[in-house]
Amino acid sequence: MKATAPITLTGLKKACSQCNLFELCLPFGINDSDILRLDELVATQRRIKRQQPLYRTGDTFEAIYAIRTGSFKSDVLLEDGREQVTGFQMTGEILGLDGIGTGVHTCNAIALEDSEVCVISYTKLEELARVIEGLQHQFHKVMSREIVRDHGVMMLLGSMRAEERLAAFLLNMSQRFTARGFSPTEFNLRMTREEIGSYLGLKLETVSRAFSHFQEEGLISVQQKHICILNSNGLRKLIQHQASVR
Amino acid sequence: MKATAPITLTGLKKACSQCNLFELCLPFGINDSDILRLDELVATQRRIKRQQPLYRTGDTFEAIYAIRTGSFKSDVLLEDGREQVTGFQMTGEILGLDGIGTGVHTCNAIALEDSEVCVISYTKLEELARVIEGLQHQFHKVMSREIVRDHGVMMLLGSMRAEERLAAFLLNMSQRFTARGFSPTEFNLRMTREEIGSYLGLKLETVSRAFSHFQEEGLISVQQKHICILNSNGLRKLIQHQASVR
DNA sequence: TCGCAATTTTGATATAAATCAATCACTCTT
DNA sequence: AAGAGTGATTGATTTATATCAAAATTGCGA
Repeated sequence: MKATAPITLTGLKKACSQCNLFELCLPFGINDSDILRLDELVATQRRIKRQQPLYRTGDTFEAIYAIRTGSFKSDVLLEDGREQVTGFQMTGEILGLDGIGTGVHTCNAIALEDSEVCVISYTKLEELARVIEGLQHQFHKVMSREIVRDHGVMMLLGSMRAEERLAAFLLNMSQRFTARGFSPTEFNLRMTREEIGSYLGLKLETVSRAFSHFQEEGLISVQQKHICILNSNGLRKLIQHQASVR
Repeated sequence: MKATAPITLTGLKKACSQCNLFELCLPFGINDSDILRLDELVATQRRIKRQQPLYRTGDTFEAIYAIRTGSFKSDVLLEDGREQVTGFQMTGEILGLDGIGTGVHTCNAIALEDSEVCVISYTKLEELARVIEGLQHQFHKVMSREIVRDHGVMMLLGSMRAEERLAAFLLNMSQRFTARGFSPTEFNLRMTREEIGSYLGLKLETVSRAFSHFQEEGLISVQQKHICILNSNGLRKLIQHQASVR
């Protein structure tokens, strides 16, 4: 089954100029006159159903994608079947940067729920970036932040223990929900315990136990995917003061 | 002690056009006429003594750096003193990309031996990239490859066991030495067991034991920092077929 | 050239997280 | 509304790696 339905968005030009996500997204920092020119860049959208791939490892790279609605995970698969989730992406975030280096995607991007993305032709993006300074700079920023984010994950995986990792994960989710105008303290996770575990380098049982323990400590309340953060400072302290193990 | 001696390279213009590293570096894929214009971009060099920082977390970002001689580690420090080495960099590789996103460096870059770097003003780079398509594209490739590399490290840290991680590390070092014209099978590591451990999310004792075990198995021979790879396929198999643990 | 400090190796033990296993709670389908 | 299937929780046990400790090796600096 070809998972990708390349639904062209007919009516909607003005992709960026009317998008309320632009301050989280690629157009950020670009002035009003230039932003109109982005609308030509983002001519198409695509809808991806839950569990379906936006792209897969090995797909030729042609475009990057901005998430308009929904969310995704990115993962890398090893030959022997092991999966490493390398990130979770939310609205306004950019997917596909991994493909620029080799011209081929090096990971899978899977929708965690029914989602819509803006398709940004990479060729056109490079052209426009040469003309619109702000776009060039913002694009570089997006890539650089991705690198910095990855370093944070390495820190997590290389130097933190299980509960610290989960605390960091929850605080990060909270912060990103906040940036999107949602509650900092109450949200629904879109991914399974197993996906969280893969991302954090833990088994799903360990993730589950850590959730339960946080609840016992009064730091959060959990009901399946629904999370309430009751004591975010408590979570922060957990990260800072825990004795080094690794 | 201010560790950075900003020695301006007076005589040497022609930084890129005469550099034998260019095929590993930023100028790769740029045609001869354009490459002369890069020489103005790389007007200065800096020498960094062993153990000294090229830049530190919090330093304002102004330039990226291409390693001309020597090697570096990048690391992130947590408040409580924990260190995560996020990468080791060799000649021709680019340092400093982490700073673009925020305008401030988010990690430390420390010389593992006496080294020299080419200083590439970021402002000038952006200007030139708008004019030289090849430079723009190559720069994007460099950033993208850094992201892909980071994903590989996440895979390593999140899904592999100790000996797999070290095997992957050795194969990666071998491959990079080869690309620089050195022996694929015999090389000197520039970093300590502790630094390798930090990078791989392991304690130095575990790294040392894994080295010893590889030697017992006849996969490599080790004398302190000097490594001979005796059976690289053996190392590769170790990564592929080891039972999943995490 | 010597001596000391740093690094590495090796051994014994402790422990965090994995594994194995069973039950429980949802959600989706018919 | 019932049942199946997926996902989550919880418990018992195992295991890989950390920790603690000591000895061996190296190489730097006086």
